Amino acid sequence: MCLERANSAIRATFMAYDHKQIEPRWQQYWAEHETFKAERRPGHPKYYVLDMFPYPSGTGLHVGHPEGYTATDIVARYKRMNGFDVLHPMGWDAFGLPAEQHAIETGTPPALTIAKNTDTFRRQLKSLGFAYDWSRELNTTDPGYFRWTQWIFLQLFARGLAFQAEIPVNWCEALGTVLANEEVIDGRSERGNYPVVRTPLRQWQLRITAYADRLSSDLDAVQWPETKQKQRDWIGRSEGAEVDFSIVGHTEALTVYTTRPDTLFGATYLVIAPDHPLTTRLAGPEQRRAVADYAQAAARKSDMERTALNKEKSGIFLGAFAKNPLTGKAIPIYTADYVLGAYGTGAIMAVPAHDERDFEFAKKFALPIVEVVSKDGSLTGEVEQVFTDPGVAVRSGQFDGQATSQMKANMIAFLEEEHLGRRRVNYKLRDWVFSRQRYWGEPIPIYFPVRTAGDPRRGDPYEIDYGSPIAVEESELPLLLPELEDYRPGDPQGPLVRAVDWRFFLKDGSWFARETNTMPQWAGSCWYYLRFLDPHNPRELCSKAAYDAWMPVDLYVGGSEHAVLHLLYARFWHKVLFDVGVVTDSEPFVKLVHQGIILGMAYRYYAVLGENGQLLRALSGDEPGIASDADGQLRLLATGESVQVRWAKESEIDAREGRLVHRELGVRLVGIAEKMAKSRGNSVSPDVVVDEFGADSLRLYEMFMGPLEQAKPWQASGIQGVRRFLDRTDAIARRPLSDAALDHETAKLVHRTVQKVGRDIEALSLNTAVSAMMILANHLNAVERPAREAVEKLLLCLAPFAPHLAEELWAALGHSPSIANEAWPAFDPSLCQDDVVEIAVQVNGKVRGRAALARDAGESVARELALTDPNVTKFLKDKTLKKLVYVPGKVLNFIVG
RNA sequence: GGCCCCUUGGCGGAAUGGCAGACGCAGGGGACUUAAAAUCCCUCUCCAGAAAUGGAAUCCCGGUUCGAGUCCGGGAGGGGCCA
Repeated sequence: MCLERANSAIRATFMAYDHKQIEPRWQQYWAEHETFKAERRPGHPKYYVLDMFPYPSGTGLHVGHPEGYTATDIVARYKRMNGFDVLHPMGWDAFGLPAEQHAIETGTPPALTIAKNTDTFRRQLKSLGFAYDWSRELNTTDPGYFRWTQWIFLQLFARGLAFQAEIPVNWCEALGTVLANEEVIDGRSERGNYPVVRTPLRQWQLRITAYADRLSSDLDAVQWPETKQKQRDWIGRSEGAEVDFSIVGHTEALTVYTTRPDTLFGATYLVIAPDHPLTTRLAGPEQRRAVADYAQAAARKSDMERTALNKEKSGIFLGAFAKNPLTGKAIPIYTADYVLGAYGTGAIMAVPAHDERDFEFAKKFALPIVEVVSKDGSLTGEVEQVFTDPGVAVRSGQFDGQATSQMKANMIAFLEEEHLGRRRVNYKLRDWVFSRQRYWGEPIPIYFPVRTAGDPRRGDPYEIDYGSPIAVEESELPLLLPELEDYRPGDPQGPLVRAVDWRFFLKDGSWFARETNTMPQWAGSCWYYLRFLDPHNPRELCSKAAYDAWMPVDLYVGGSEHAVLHLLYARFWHKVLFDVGVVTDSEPFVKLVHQGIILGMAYRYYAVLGENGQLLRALSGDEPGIASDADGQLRLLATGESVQVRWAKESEIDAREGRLVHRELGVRLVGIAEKMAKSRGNSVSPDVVVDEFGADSLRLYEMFMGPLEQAKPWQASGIQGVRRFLDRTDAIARRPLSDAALDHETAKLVHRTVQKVGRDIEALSLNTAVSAMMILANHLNAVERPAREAVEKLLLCLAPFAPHLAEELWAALGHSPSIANEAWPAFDPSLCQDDVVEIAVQVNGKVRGRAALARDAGESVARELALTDPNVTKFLKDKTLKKLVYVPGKVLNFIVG
């Protein structure tokens, strides 16, 4: 094990208990006794608490992983103690690019890389003492698992929800591979900086749009944070109308989609997408050439480049005209790339007075701008500004004077009556491009007829009929990946084309070719929560009994980077499986929480560099007058010297008089929280923390740092504090204890702590739960012989947070293990409320004194007591009482004038 | 550009519309110790004051309210998602 101590500002300190001895011992105990095996017992409620399973990367766990995992672990252990049967599983999302990239570079088969990485991840997770049922561990790359991923694909295919289409992709000739959008920067590959072209390629797509409505409306039923809104925005449901425009000199009509049918009177031109099937046909003879060129250029751009609002609008007049069905006027038809072929009908009516993009376009091409909606019904002559808000219809014939929302409905009714258009709901959501031209993914269980005179495996000529896809028989699943000698890309159909013996096969005397595209990484994670229910079932993806026993997922915790795609795809598959009859809930995840990312602290100062780059002197991290010049070089403005940003290691930091100072250079440091990165020297490995402070300390610190959902900076010094708390708890439990009844003060504190910790766990306010336990420990520590009952209740509260130490001390107090099986302690609500409370006495809203009185004391009692306080009467002197506000148990406020 | 979120001591953070700063870190002082570590005690928003106490203070401006960190409106800065 490599135990770097780069971050050891953490000075080796005395610790009361030996975590290296007790933690592995209890982990072994739990494993041997199958303490956390998930089993359903009749008459017990169930709780399914799920973590987003990780991709087992080569770099191992970072401190961000255990944050969410610890939170769910605490909930799992707490629910168990409250009598729930808990399902808390873990597995590996192990298909994906990094292992394939590693294979390309080194020739190591991805399966070997993944096996090694999962061993590391498993060891690390076990070292943190998580209460997973390891017997349910799964791996998306196991044939026993992806067999069912493929089975689900066949269900999609059978229902017409999986289909092929030619879609433009980012093809990089030099790399010989298709790239994802984020791998392309300004038309060149991120890796290597090679040119990338958009080229159409046969792809599998999943018809997620068929579920758009349900995906949108079923969000009402789930307890999710803002993620709900993000998904709604992504689905982008809009209500509007299709309007048919007749084209001058053509028999066919051009149908546009608009969300503002009320502005139809103001439509002064049409815009059709360059990739619309009618575009080239409508183009006049003189324009045809330019239009074709324009369409080709547009095809090379991504949707984002095309529609970005701040870019200069481009477009070409087709030489054709349509008729505005209301005004009867001939209006020009343009093609422009800001209209997308895939959205709506691929054509829009442009209303420049009331749409920003149309406005910009109209200005550029000097097209008429006609105001048809105004704020108050008054007319504006020259339209100088777009008006996109709802208003009142003007210049709209019989509709004049109608409010926008009313007019929309009336206009749609009118269009339908006159057969000029119809009501239409539209979605931004696109169908899901589901194939990848990669090796390390689930093979798509489809094959195609091959026409050949010889044997395509020997290189004889052949032709594949991609138009006739055939599903692999269920009985032939799983369809395994072949082993390759060379994982390098090169063919647009993916590296699997090289596995000719795998790809081509004879059946009933005819040749067939397997699909060489594979599934994207999302596939395996779309349904893993179902396989956890019944991970070893060879006959079904999960049994009905297992489903009914555990589903739905009660709590799902993971990063917000998956707020849209993973969660939307998983919900889509779940709904398909609902229709297939495999699942019986419309939504899989009842409650969702995103943990915030953990930031690394970096401490900035500046270095003034000499000509040869040597350090002349250091400046403090908040030095004024530093700015970057035209070349991006930082300079000290006063002298013009070049300056470099430097980051201090934690070991170089000294705190003097509350200021952070560089130990050797003496300059002030400015702490900045940023995403962890090697170059900043601010990343932290959990292994180092576990080694030095123990898993319990790491778990506790991650929870204590702050609210679960918030981004938080990692500060190594903070671990010291939680470790001290654990040491103190250890010391208390090992002192001679008293068996006497609790004194009143201690009883109150114990019961309140139990109440608060339980409540806080339910609300996932784990930081305040830890502080409540600290308060109790501090109280017990101040007593010479703490009461056994109090100490035991503290340990029971602590058990979900710091399970190893809690087990150890529970055993030391003479109990038999495991504390994980003990019941959560009860509390007496009457002890959780004070009979006598101290309220604030205010004069005109300012606190001038305090008064101790019964919680339910009447106003007159409170008033009388308050008036015995000289500091209160001082402020009442010579004033007349105008009003008295009394909130029992809280405040008494004299309003005087 | 749109939508959403955030902004509280030197730092992480706490506060059902009711005594702002719980708990912890760091700092300062002390006890113990030959010394140090560890531990324990005290202190710790700013200003005035010996103290009692007073004044100011939860990014800024305004509003609602007896009372606003909390609710509403506007603005600034930071972050996320989408374009």
